[in-house]
Order: sequence, then C-alpha cells, then structure tokens
Amino acid sequence: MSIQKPMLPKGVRDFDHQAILYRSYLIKQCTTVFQKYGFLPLETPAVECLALLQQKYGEEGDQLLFKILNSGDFLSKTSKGDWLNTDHKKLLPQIAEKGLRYDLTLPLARYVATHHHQLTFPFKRYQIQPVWRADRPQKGRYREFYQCDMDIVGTKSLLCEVEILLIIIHTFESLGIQDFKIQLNHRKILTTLVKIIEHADKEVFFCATIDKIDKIGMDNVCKILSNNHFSTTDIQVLKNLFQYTGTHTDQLDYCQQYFIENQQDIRPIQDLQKILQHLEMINPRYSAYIAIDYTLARGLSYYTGPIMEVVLTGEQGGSLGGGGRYDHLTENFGLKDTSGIGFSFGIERILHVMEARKLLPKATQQGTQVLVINDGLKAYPIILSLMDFLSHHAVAVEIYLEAVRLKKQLNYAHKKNIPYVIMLHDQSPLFFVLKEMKNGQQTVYTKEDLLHFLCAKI
RNA sequence: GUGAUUGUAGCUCAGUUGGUUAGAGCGCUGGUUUGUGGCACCAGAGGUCGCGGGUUCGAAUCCCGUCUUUCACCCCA
Repeated sequence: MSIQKPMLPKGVRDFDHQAILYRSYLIKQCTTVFQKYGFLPLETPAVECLALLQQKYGEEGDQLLFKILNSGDFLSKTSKGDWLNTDHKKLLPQIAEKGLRYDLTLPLARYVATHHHQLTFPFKRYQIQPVWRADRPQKGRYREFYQCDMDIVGTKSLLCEVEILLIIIHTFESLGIQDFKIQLNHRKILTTLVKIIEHADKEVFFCATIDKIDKIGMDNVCKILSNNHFSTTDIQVLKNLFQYTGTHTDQLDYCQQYFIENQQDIRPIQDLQKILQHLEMINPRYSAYIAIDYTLARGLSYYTGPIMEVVLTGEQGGSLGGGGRYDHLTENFGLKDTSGIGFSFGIERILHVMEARKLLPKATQQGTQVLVINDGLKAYPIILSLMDFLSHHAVAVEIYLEAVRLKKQLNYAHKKNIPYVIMLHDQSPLFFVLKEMKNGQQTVYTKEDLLHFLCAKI
C-alpha cells in the first residue's frame, strides 16, 4: 500500500478556532437582531429527497446537486437496459434517492408544507446552516458554505418588507458596517416593462441581462438587448428609466408616469412607495439606506414582489445579501397561496469584508490562562490537586503533558500565549511560584493567594 | 459543464538553453545556558520536484494524460 498525501475534496475547507470564532461572532450578532423581531431558529437535515431537490431546481440545478448513492447493492435494483441507455437521467433515480440540500429555501418550503397545521402564521424563522453545491470552486465560492436565511411565511402584508429592511439595517449596523445600500426593486415592475415593449416572452432573458449592468456596463447590456431584437427606441426608454436619478419619490413618479402612459397597473410602484413611506415614518435615517434600482433583477428566481439586495457603496465585488417576496413557495407541495418574503445574508462575503476591515474579535485570550509545570510523577499529588482546585474556580488551567525540560515547557506557554505559569516551590509544598510570561516576574503564593491573584487578573 | 492557470522541504518561494550530490528564508530538533520562554550565534534533521506515462545518453526543466490550485464564463452566496 502506498502512502498518499491526505487531501480535502475540491471546494471544501477546514475551519480553525479563529475562523469559527469569527463565524460565531457574526452569527451571534445576526441572531440577536432576528430574535428581537420575533424570529425563531429552525434546523433541517443536510439530506433531502433527491426527487424534491430536482423538482425545485430543474435541469440546470441538477448538475449542481450532490447526490448520495444508495446503500447496499444498488445494482440489483436496476435493469441492464438502463445502464446501456445513454441517458443517465433514467438510471439516476434508481441508484440515488437522496441529495445534499442546495439552499435553505427548499427545506423551508418542505417544512411549511408538512407542518402547516401546527404552525402559527405568519411563520417567522431564521436558519443558519451549511449548504452544498457541486459547482466549480472560484474566488470566494465553495462547494460547502453557510447560508443565513430569514423568512416570513403566510402573509402579504407590506409590513413584512418594512420589517425585513429594518432587520437588514440593524444587522449591518450592529456589525459595524454602515457604508451599504439596499437596492430595491419590484419584480412586477420588470414584468410590466417587458410587457410594454412587447417582449413579454423574454422576461427571463431580460432580467438575466440587465442584472449584469454592474458587471459589464450599461453599454454592453444595451448591445446584447439590441442583438436580441429589442428596438433602439425601447432600449433608450429603458436606459432613461434605469439612469434616472433623484429622490425616491422622483424615481417612482417617473416610472409611474411611464406606466400610466401605457395603461399599466401601477400597484407595484405604489407598493414600493408605501414601504418607503413607512420606513421614513419610523426614521428618515433608515430610508436613506434605500436605493431604488430598476435594474435589480435577482436572477431568474421565484420572486414575485419587491426584491432587494445589499451592496457596499463605492465597492465592487458582489452583494452581501439579497431577497424578496415570493407567492408560490409551497405550491409544488400542494399548499397554495402561501406568500412570503425571505432574505439571505451572504455570510461568507460579510465575513470577508469584516476581516478585511478588522471588525472581528481576535482569539488571543480565548485559551488557557495558566500552565502548570510538569515536574514528574512525584509531584503529581500536589500539582494535580492544585489544577483541580483552580479549574473548579473557573480558571482555565492546563498541565504540560510530559515531564520534559523546563525550557520546553515555558516555550510552550510562550507560543500558546498562556499568560501565567505555575511552578512548584523548591522549599515547601505549601507554596507555588507564579511566573508572568509578559515580563518574567516571579512571585511566591499559597494556593489560596494564587486563586485570588488569578481571579483578579483574569 | 466550457476555456485558461498552478503544483519543488512543515510553510513561503528560488532553480539558467535539459547536464554531476535540487537551494534559501521562516519553522522544527539539539547546543551555547545540564530548572527559567522571547533575542543572538552554532549545528542538525527534513524533498521519488503532485501522480502516471512518453521523448532523451541524461528530465524539477520538454510532450501527453490525470488529480490539485487559482481565475474567467455559465450560474450563484
């Protein structure tokens, strides 16, 4: 047998104590805010039924799903013909019936659909768990990563949108991030736009294209549209709308005027108006965070109402979170008309930003406070009972695990940033020598005095 | 899934047009200091050059495959 370098599968990571501390700090800040607004946690299994996952994400999503091979002799349950068949999709359901969750929305939908009779609606939950995607890893993108979702399910009230926006603002402020904007749009505004310019069938394409404006620029987007049978006049109208600046009211009025001229439903615009009015009512400072952005599309997902995305002002590099309202969350599971709104905080990107800005706590004082020098077997009765005494009084204490040279033991304390070292007194077993690593100072104490000193210091 | 890119000591990296025994810094171990850490000096250990095949008298170096890394696209957090 040859020795093989142990390695991790593509796109997954180990997290050391510092990384975990960073993440738990972030999660703590988030959940504190969520709970203040009445959200409670939910956890669901890593594994879901493959059939459900596939139903939700369709063809393109399929290649991003991690599938779990059935246990035992999965071969015996398949027919030879299916193996010879070039279409792997026929064989797959026979050899794999489970998969790893791809996001936290499907688990939510499944949970709501199966437990709706026990839930009190509107149902508010947050969920912070890893998800898995068989994507090719890339900068800041992994095959296993945390998602942090919060949703309100079961009401169409626009107060949800207001509440979500407040939570976003409070969360980012509590993290020490203030230079962000919440881009706001309404999915039905986009639907109406393509309808007016008579390209209603191209809504998905249209959304996917204008979503790229940030990345490839307005001119390139216009070129793509024009190559796809959008007329020059229409493109100009869109451009005017997208680039229209002014107060929120100005922007909304401009769009509303255009809709009225074309005899279109203006309720989506009024929705945004109301949301902003409410926010303004609570505190004008809050509405200042909002930026109406008619180019925001949020991919080709299931959103049907207001949509939002958080970006840093003046910095490129992806959003820190996004979400919006959806009307058909549980429809595939036989539960119709469950409107809801969800928002997902981009944990990984937020951590990245916070690390770059040094907004995260360092783990310096997390570990052992006191190292007890190991003087060998004969000293164990004294040393071990001292350790027991100290640790029962909540002092983080450890003994060097081998009776080696003092130099080595002190060096261990030094490298692990342990601030105090205790050595036996060479005259009396009733006294101990406490050494402060930062200045080398040594003082003789009794057991009780040691505790007093340490408790006062730590 | 498409197109590029990377891989040499525990870590970060040198290594000439293919040429004897593959180097440095940091880290590690030991010593100067035989019970007192950081600093300094001295010494030492540690590599089948990602893996497999090919070209060649000869390959870390050139070619092919494969895995891995990073990046762009698709899509997305």
